Amino acid sequence: MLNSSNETIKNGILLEFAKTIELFELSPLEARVFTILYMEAQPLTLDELSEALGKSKTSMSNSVRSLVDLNLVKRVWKKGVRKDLYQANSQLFKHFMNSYLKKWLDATSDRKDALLEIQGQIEQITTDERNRDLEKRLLQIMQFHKQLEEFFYEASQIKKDDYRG
Amino acid sequence: MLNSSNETIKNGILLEFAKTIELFELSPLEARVFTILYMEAQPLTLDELSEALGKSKTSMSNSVRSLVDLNLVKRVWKKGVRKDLYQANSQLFKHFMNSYLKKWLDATSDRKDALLEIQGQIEQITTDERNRDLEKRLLQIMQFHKQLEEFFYEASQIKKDDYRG
DNA sequence: TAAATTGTACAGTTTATTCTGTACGAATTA
DNA sequence: TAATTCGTACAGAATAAACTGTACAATTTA
Repeated sequence: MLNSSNETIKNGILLEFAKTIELFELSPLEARVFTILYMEAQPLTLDELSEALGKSKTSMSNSVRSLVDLNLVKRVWKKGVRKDLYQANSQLFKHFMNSYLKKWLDATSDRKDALLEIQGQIEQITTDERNRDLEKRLLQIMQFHKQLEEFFYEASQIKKDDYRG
Repeated sequence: MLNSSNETIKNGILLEFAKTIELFELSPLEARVFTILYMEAQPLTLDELSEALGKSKTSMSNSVRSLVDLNLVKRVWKKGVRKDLYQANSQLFKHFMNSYLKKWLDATSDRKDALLEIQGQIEQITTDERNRDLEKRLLQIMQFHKQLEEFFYEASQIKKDDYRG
């Protein structure tokens, strides 16, 4: 049974690979859409994705849009084809890591700003009314954020080495 | 207004810090429980947490258990106190990073094993029946997993440097 | 031993998320 | 211009997750 073996294997790969994709905080459906797009050599239309996954076209439209926003999938044109075609970006590690590290760096940066703002508020309280324990905790939390930011910055250096090598 | 300023500030810190904690794939409630435990100098009981967050004791029991499993919170004993007391681990960066990196390394390792298993199945198909494109894709996916594993392994080396320094 | 208190399992409810079908503006074709 | 066909906004249905109250085994107190 030539086809059935290959189909079973293909499904197995799809299943396992999608689990990894989900780790990047994609929904199960987004993960499956990406996986299908990656496994198929050809770019696919929304209708083909809908058919392949047995989900509505609306769902496909939403999932694909998310993936495009994350720069994991791109829209491609093919002359003579009216429908939009979508294709997975082929450099997996590069694109997933970019998306992942950006999310962390943005988030930690936002938090740091918010905490700095709060620190400013504390400084406007007269000295004798301040809660020293609270200030101490705040400093520790800010230190944590600094470590996080440094960590992900250094991690982004690793990433560059990895996919250039 | 001494207390109101300090309370406002405390709530602000709680709110912002909890957002960071959520990035480590903790639920909003787990994040708030951890944040409360970290901000309070004293270890707290389930009832005190329940009171502080306005949630049921069952919720607290579940959240705290998750946090203990992740090694982010520990149970402490205090003589004369019958109830269980919980305390946040104080080395934020160390414990969150350990927990987080372990999750990634475990997950990628599991996926790698599963893909190796599939690769074995492919090799049992007679040569002329094999789907070459599929095999190629599988190799690329396995390469991706290898890169992920290396990335998080190297990241765990960064982490050690960071919190030792 | 009896009474009280603790933490949690469980089932049911509430809340949030995911998903679908219809409808419609924009673009293409006839 | 009229008729199709495309992608998506929107509202409601289906599904999943979070949360609660009751009940109970285990432990402590009296």
